Parts: sequence; C-alpha cells; structure tokens
Amino acid sequence: VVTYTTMLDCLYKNGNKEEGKDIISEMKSRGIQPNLVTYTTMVRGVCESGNMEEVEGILYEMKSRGLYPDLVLYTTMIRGLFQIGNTEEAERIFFEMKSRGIFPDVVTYTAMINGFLRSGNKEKATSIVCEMESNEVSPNLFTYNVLIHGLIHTGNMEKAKAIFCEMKRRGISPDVVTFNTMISGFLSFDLWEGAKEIVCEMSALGIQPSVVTFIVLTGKLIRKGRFSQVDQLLRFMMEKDESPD
RNA sequence: ACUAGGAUCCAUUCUC
Repeated sequence: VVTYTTMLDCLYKNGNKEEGKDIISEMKSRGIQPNLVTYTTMVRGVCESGNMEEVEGILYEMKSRGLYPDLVLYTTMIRGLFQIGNTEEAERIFFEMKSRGIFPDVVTYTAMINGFLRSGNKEKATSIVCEMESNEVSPNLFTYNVLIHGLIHTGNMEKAKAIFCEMKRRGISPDVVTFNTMISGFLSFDLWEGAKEIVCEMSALGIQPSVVTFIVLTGKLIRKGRFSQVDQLLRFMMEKDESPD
C-alpha cells in the first residue's frame, strides 16, 4: 500500500491524473486495498480538478469499507472545497469534523482562515482566529503568512505590518514567503521606501531571495518602467545561479 | 527528530 500510495502522490503532484487512475485500478486488481492515507492522496488529487462528484464517490467507497475521514482528510477536503469556491460546504465539513470529536489543529485552522480571507469573509476569518485562540491552538508561521497575505489583499498594509511585528515578537521568524508577501504588498501600494527596508531586513537576516522574490520585484518594476533596475536584478539573479526560467 | 497523506508567497495567456 505504501509503495502504491507514494507513487500515486507523485503522479498527482505532477498533474498526471490519468496514470493515477491506472495505479488505483492496478493496486485494487492485485487485492491491495487503499487505506486512509491513500484516500487522502486521491481526494487531494481529484480536488485539483474540481470534481466534487468524484470526491463523493471516494467518501462513499470509504464508508462502505468502514473507513471514516480523519483530521488530515478533513483538512484536505476543506482546502479543496474553498478552492472550488464552495464556502458553505467547507463550513459544513468543518462543523461535521468537530461534531465527530475530531479537534482541528493549526493546519485546519489555517486552511479555514485562508479560505475565508480569500472568499472575502473577513469577519468569519476573524471568528476562526478567536476560536483558535480559545482552544489554545497557537498560530504558526503558515498562519501568519496567511493572515498577512489576506490583510494585504484587503488593502490593509498597516495592519499587515502590525501582524508582521507581532509574529516576530512572539518568536516566530518570518521566512522567505513572509518577505515575498510583504515586498509584494509594499510595491502594490507604491511604498518604495517600505519595500526597500523590508528587502534590507531580509538580507540582514540572511534569508536568501527565491525565484518568487525576483518575479515579484521584476513584475512591479516593469510595470513602473524601471527597466534599468530590472536589468540589475536579472544580473544579480544570474550571479546567484538562479535560472530566470 | 526525520521517516507514504493535509495549510501560506509569484509572473507570462484569455477578458475588461
């Protein structure tokens, strides 16, 4: 099972849905039954293509074999549902898991917050943050990244800065994703000074810029017609051995 | 500790 599940995971991650199906039928024909991990992998793969009926089918098959979703599968489903824009169903599943006595962890809460923020439900996102606090689940790096991203996209750069400070105060070190998000925020509000400062802070902390960092920077600079700076960035990127793909 | 599965950043296409 482990071998098959691992293969399936790789196939899905490379967008190879058809071969995934072959693997599933092959394992079944060899009398190897999928387990919870296999089903979760399947659900995640199927969610990418937004096919809810297929997900239903998987859940049905599980039930008929006496298997029920666990924490990880619920979280996977929640993410998938938000991805296809089915907020109500995501909420329903979140409720269902709790009523089954499965307690959401940081990952689940972060997925909920992210989903609500992206679907424009700021109040609901906030209430999840409260729920999380009252259940004594602490936000982690991912949670902060999601929050910062959401604040920037709702036009609240000041609040984003505040949260950025809060995370540091609470001993959570921002990573390259945090910085990319912050840089992108500053640039989209034309806050050049702020962008500069944050880039300095990033390098002072020894955090290496990623390909995304360069994409963010060049994208905004090009839009502003600052081609000489773009040129500098590209040279710098080559020196760092980053392929500008 | 890691040890098959879950959450976070980005551009180019199409439309305006």
